[in-house]
Amino acid sequence: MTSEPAPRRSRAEDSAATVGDVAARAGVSRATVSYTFTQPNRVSRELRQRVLAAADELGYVGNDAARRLRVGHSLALGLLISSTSNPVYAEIAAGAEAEAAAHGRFILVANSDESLERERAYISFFESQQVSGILAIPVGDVPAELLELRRRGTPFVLAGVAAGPHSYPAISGDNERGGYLAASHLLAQGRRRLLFVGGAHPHVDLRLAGAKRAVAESAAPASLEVIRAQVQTAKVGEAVSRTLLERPKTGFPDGIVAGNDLLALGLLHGLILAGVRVPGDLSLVGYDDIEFADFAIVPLTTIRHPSAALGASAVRILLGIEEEQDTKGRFEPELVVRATSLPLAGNDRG
Amino acid sequence: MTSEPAPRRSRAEDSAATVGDVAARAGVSRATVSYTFTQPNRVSRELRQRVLAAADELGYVGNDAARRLRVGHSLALGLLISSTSNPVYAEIAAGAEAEAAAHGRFILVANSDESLERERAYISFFESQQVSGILAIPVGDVPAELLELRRRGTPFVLAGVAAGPHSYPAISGDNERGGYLAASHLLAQGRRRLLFVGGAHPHVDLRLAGAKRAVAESAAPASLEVIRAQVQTAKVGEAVSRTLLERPKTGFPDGIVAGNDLLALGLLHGLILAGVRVPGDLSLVGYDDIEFADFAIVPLTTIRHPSAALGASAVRILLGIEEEQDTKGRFEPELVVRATSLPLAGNDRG
DNA sequence: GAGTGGCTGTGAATCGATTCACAACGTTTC
DNA sequence: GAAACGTTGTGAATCGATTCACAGCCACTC
Repeated sequence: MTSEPAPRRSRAEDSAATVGDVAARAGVSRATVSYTFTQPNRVSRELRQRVLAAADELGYVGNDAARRLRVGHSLALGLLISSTSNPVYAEIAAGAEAEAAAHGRFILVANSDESLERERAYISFFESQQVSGILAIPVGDVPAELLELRRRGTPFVLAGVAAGPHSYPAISGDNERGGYLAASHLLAQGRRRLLFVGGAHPHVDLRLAGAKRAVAESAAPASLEVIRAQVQTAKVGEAVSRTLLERPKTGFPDGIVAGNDLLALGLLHGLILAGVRVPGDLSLVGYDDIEFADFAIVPLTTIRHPSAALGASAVRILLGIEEEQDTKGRFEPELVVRATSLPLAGNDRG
Repeated sequence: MTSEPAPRRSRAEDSAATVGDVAARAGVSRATVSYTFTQPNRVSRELRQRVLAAADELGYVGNDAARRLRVGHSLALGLLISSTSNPVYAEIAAGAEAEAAAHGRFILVANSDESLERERAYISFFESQQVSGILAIPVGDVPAELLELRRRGTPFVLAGVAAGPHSYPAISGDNERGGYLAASHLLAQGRRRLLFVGGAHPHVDLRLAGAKRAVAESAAPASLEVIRAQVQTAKVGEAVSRTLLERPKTGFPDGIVAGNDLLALGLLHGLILAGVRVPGDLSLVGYDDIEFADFAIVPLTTIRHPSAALGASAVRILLGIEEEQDTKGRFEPELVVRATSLPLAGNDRG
């Protein structure tokens, strides 16, 4: 592919119409066409209508590259996700996308698939695209590139909780409270030997902190063990269940709080297959209330939080329509009781 | 005052570096910098290294708007999805994204959420972004805007099957064969009163056609009823199960093929809750093998097809690396037998 | 030593939309 | 009726990367 002769570009019908084409058709200058779209009041009603009609006839779309080159930033927002296998992220993305669409904006989704290298590449990509803001769902630390970008004028908002002592613009539900709700629920059922299984993510740490508080405040004596999972997938959940099953009966927990529903589903599957009765022998609470929680082998008790609303809110903050502090107190977590935590029911579930 | 000496734009640290900055630092012309990135062989080794070093030091990223304005198209590919709630789409998207990333390309994801209006807006957006190609997962008909775009030089590929008599570049698994596998499996188990539940999507029609063929070829007499669902979600599946339950025993099917796993999961849930034994009273086969099929209230028998590979292949076709006909015969569907179709097992499953 | 051709570097034109600065015109006010 | 002001339209400069066309250089040939 060294030399393309390229004698095309007759501009007539084949390539997209430009301001010049519209201007010619409407019998005005290119400046007028531009003002018609960017500052309609700057143009008299008559010309405005002529321009709009001409644009419509030509199917004028406008070249965002040219626009961006001039004004310095795009209409798009970037969304940085670490994985698409977790439905929660899809839900946040859907919420963000709908909100963006309502404001004539668009979302560029980048899925880094847990790879730091790809994450960096995508931030670079967002910069080259001059997105007007970035919505990031952090895996852990906020990447340095994101801070650098912000220094250059591109803001970001985290959907979730950032690691470390710094405080970045972020919105999320109250994870500590969610963890507290989950553990309290188990304690109220009479469970005493609790286990928390979760990854090393900052928001999961908060859930753990909430669970710890519930145990500490408990009137009855209760214990809380912690098992760390590298990533919070169903596969890992099954693996954890296998290590649990190797234990003697005495060391077995009677209540589990999982860092998210995927993990919970994996745990549940592994335990049930091995003959553990849930909730007979053991109660289980997940986190997120993904759609499939209700369809699980035993429908999963979990903590619900409004992911889509959260994504929408993050977009509004990026667009400057909403202030971060206004979101405080919204997005309250809520306990959804299903079958994995019913206090001792017979085997005839179903 | 027409001439401003232009003391602005100190360019020092605050805004992104441009070719000009890199050129100045490396002591070469802007053209040389550009050639270094676009046609490395055009530049001598020494200068190339100086340029790369300078670019690195300045954190040069390149302004894709300027690039696009000149060359006429972007490095990005557009992906048009109708819904994110189905994990299959997420999987196709992930496969496409990984493949794109491997070629230094990026994917712009647009989720139309089943809205034709948003779908049109997004196609317009893709045009304004000058994507170099579009990967669409059709809801039904191929939108006219997509054809118009192709006429102007932006190709598209469908991941799935297009409606209507036209033949568009498309790649998909063999849906007819998948449907055949599903129905044959039920027939082989001795099921005779089959029911197909599915939406009015062209790929689902093929699955239905396969199921019909299996019934027609069956040695034993068997019937196949069809229930149409508007959309194939779990919620709709539950609704369908409710209408089924109103029937007298005699009209009840003993085997169901669902148009996809979401629908199957909803059906399963509704039936089980009402006391129908699966697979005791009725066998059920889904389609897609989403991750949650294995975690269902009764693990779901289903048809697996390689969604991620399909997405990747679509990207390769868009990039001109692969030919459409080369994909024929790959992506073969495969029956995955789980618990919803085991021939009469006791209730002690698990 | 003039001619040929390959390699490497550069100046300048270019892509399309935006916006500054100014002109042209109409209206208001004293 | 002149000055002052507001409104509306336009020419031209601008954003940053790419690429055409050409210049300079070197090696090689006859």
